[in-house]
Amino acid sequence: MQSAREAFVEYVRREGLKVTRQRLAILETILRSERAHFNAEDLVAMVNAGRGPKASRSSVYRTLELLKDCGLLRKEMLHDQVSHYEKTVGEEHHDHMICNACGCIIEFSSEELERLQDKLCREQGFKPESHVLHIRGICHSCAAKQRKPKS
Amino acid sequence: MQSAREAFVEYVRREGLKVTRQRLAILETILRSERAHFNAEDLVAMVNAGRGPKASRSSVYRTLELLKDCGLLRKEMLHDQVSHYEKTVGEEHHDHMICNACGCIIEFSSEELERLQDKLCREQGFKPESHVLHIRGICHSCAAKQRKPKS
DNA sequence: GTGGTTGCAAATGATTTGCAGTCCC
DNA sequence: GGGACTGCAAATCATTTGCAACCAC
Repeated sequence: MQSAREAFVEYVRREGLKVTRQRLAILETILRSERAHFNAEDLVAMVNAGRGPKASRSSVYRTLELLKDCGLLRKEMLHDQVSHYEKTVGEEHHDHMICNACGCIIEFSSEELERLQDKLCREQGFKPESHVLHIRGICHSCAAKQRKPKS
Repeated sequence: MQSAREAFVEYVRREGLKVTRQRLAILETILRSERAHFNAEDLVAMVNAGRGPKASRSSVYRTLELLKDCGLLRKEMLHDQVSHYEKTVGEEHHDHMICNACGCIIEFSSEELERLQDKLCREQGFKPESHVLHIRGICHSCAAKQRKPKS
């Protein structure tokens, strides 16, 4: 089991690309952060807030693409126009419930759900590679808030 | 059971808005088309290809928003930067398998899947309002094509 | 009549790209 | 040393918006 950093370095070399300060700074920022979801703008801010080497917006975008290609990040479109990225390192697959009121994201996963999806794909002769399930609605605490004001 | 057109007219009036030529032309274009999925650009082209009243790009965007709000369309983000719209008229809910090779979209639905999702939401105290499931992979015919060339 | 609508053109916001100067291997 | 990379600024693309002329009610 190699570290995410090793995996990245190996991937970059294999592609005939180079391991640069900026690329490492961006990767380390992501790994060090406890955030599982972020967008490009967030990442630019995170990288440049740290004390390590900085990186420009362009490099962040270019590196996000690399990280996605080597499987360390997953790119997702939530419902706005901005791309969101999710760390895949050290976490097994999960899906999302997204609160329409507060925007919070609840992660969940279910073996049963995965099995059912595989079955449905087989029925269609479809070979699944990845999937995204977003359930939108109202989270527990927002539902509670909505009920209270009716005093 | 009222027609989609009636539903739209009623919705527009209820909101204190107006039923204009352009709005109707856009709606009719969507209803008349056999396409279940399209994006704004497609729709602009479709409207202006017909012989009815034309509509500008801005009006199309504005009307798409209305149609989504009144429930005749669903807005979805596939994996690019463009919003996709899907007719909900006369079709029950379904999910999508999207082929990474040819881009085709297979619609499917499953009672079992819906039930399972409801169960998972209950477990999280989450009140679901809508969901999107996109399974990406390789469709049957692309898988067949990939196998052949190894003669 | 008048307030919502339209179409245009300009603005916006996220992302991409061209290019000159830099840095890895 | 040379090709890949960086940062910047300019370009692109989808979408939104300001506004004057226009139309539905």
